[in-house]
Amino acid sequence: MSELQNFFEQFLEKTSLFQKKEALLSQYLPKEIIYREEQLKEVAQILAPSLRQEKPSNLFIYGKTGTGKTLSLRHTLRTMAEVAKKNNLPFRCIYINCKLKRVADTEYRLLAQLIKCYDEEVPATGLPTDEIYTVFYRVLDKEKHVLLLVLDEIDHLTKKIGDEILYNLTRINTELKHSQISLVGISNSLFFSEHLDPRVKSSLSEEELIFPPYNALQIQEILRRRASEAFFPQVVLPGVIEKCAAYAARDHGDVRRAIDLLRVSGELAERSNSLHLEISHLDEAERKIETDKIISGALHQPKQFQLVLYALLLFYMQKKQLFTGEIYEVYQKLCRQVKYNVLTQRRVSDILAELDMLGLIRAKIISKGRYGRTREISLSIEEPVVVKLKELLEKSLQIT
DNA sequence: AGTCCACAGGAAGGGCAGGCGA
DNA sequence: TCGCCTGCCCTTCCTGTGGACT
Repeated sequence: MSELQNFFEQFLEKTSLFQKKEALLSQYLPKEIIYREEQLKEVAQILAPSLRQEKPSNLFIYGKTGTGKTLSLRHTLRTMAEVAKKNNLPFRCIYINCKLKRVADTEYRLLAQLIKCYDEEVPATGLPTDEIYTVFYRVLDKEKHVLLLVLDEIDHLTKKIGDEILYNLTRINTELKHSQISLVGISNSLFFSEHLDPRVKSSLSEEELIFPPYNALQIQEILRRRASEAFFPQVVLPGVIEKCAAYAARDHGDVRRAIDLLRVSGELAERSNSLHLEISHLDEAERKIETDKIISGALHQPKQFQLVLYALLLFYMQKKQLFTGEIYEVYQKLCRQVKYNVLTQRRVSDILAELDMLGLIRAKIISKGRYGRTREISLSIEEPVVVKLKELLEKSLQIT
């Protein structure tokens, strides 16, 4: 038997710690949603008219990541769809996550995606935008109904392409003869609507709802329920749930992360042939998640981003606080050395801003008085990860 | 009080790839 | 095939600016 065969045979013989791993995946929709009763009720009240073919108010939902916004909304929509089906009512809702790259991150793509939900094909690129709108109107108006359009992570959308699309979408009802459309925006940022065009702001936030973070006890209970679904009984040792909740509470009550953490811990425990999920697995998972996030985040960037980041890492070995100009110089040398195009400082400045957004670096705009205004940049990566990342970037950029 | 640095970041537009209909 | 449209990446040109220095 080959070594690999052996491995798989052994793998099959091992007992799994998980009885239902899906319960720890982010797209899992539990039967019951706890600690959000009030919000669920409000959402239901606001959206209910759509079942009677009346247009509900546009709704805006705020709340930090992992506070149950998406879950609550998906739960509500699912229930509404069930009721609609039972009573044979025309009910449409489209859920779009604006953060998904190459799906809904431009005006064109978003509309194309919407049209696709109505089973019509539209080229991925090539048509003028106003034509896309015309197609969208036509498709919407084909049969009388109310569309609930949920735009999750809407702040990403407007950050990237501005609020014109939202303006158009809120005004769309005057263009339609039969159908109507209601928007539900979900944002992680509480200050999102402040940057919006006032007209958009007022029509989008006809109703507003805030999802507060869960507290540590609530997180514990949520985790306990998920864990009892996901793992076999007695697998999770006492103290693990509590510590996991504590990690999450420290990160502003983000339950999604806590659930991820639990899943990764379980995987690590299983891999190390342990019969239980111990606190040590949790700590290991915490480190692993952080490292993986940073490294895959960096390696999925275009080469030029990697070059800038690598230049930063090089410099960082000697100095902890860097300025744009300094990094640009190192970057130029690096480009010439490995024979890449040298981008302008203007572009590199944008790249640095984007790396900041990705959380790989921290950039603060400061003034050095006589010596100008610049970004003060530091890495937000831990030392051991820096070394690993540097190696991987060298491989990716073929730096010797 | 005024100057002036070293950038930030807005605006416009070029060039490219992917895709359309004619 | 061509002309035209899009998004994307990038350049060029530009205006704006906080605060140390004079």
